Amino acid sequence: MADLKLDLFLPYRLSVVSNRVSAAIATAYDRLFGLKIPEWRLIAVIAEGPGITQQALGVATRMDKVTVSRAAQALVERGLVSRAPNEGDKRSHLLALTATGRTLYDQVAPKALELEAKILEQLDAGERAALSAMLDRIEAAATAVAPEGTGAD
Amino acid sequence: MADLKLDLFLPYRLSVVSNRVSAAIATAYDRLFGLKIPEWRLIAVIAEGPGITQQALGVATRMDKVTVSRAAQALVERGLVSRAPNEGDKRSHLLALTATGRTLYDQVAPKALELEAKILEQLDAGERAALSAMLDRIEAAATAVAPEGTGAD
DNA sequence: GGAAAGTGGTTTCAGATGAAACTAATATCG
DNA sequence: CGATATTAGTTTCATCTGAAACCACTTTCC
Repeated sequence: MADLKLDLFLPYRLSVVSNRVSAAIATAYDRLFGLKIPEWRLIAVIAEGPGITQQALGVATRMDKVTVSRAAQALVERGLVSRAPNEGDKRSHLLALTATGRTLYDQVAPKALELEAKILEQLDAGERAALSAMLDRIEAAATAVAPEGTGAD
Repeated sequence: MADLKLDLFLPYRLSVVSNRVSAAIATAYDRLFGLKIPEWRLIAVIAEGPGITQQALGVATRMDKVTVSRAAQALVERGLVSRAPNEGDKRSHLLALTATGRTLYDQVAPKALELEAKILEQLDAGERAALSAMLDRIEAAATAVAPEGTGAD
């Protein structure tokens, strides 16, 4: 009989920790701004470079196109994001933050960084760099082992 | 306007990586053994200490009691787990692996460790220890920031 | 040109998840 | 004892996700 303590099993630990972090953040965003994680992710990317298509947003956020579609609709309905016709390819639109959206972003971003800081303050600079590098390698290994798997939060 | 690159945002990175790993493992278990993650987690814990209640399983796996209930039912129906009456508290039962369940576990566990190894081989011993310690601290910080948040995979 | 294949997005459908309501059995306390 | 509060598990319901089907526009290639 093989030996396997769940508590020591990396994939399990990773999942538990990630879910805890996501839950904490999701709760905060929803309560403070009425935003779900996919929505807030779109806002973050659109803020960086306005005039972006949903397909590009999907790549940037690693979210499914269905998720992107729904989040984009919600943001447009709320008046946070606008869709401009994309001359040159009429299948898609170019998304950008409205003035309202920009205002919201200017509130959300600091809050996001603040939450992240509360977590990162547990680690010193060297650890942060090491963690980041390890996550990259782990992701690569996981992607190699099996196919895709976008994700929730 | 605040500065926030999604790619550098730790909660995002963590979520993406965790989801990739979970997806890889979930696919493998399902394909090889017809097990879902919650089911396999229960098996792993029951194998360690037979005669355990669902409530204890929930604590050990950090899964919701609903998730535990459904996974347990599936395992019992498949004949991998048995429920013995719990004298002393008739609300619960004591779960244990059946012979079939034990046999399956003896196949699954090595496979699980093998998958984990493929990921961990990216890291040396020191890094593994550091990662584990960091995950503990991150989890604690996240739990402190906000309430709960069990999780998927 | 125009048929066939491909791509951006939306809708539909099925599975997973957890909060809340509910049932059965215990524990607590007057 | 007997009423009340708790706890183990199950069921219900509302939500989230993504695979697959579908629509509209583009690109390819004859």
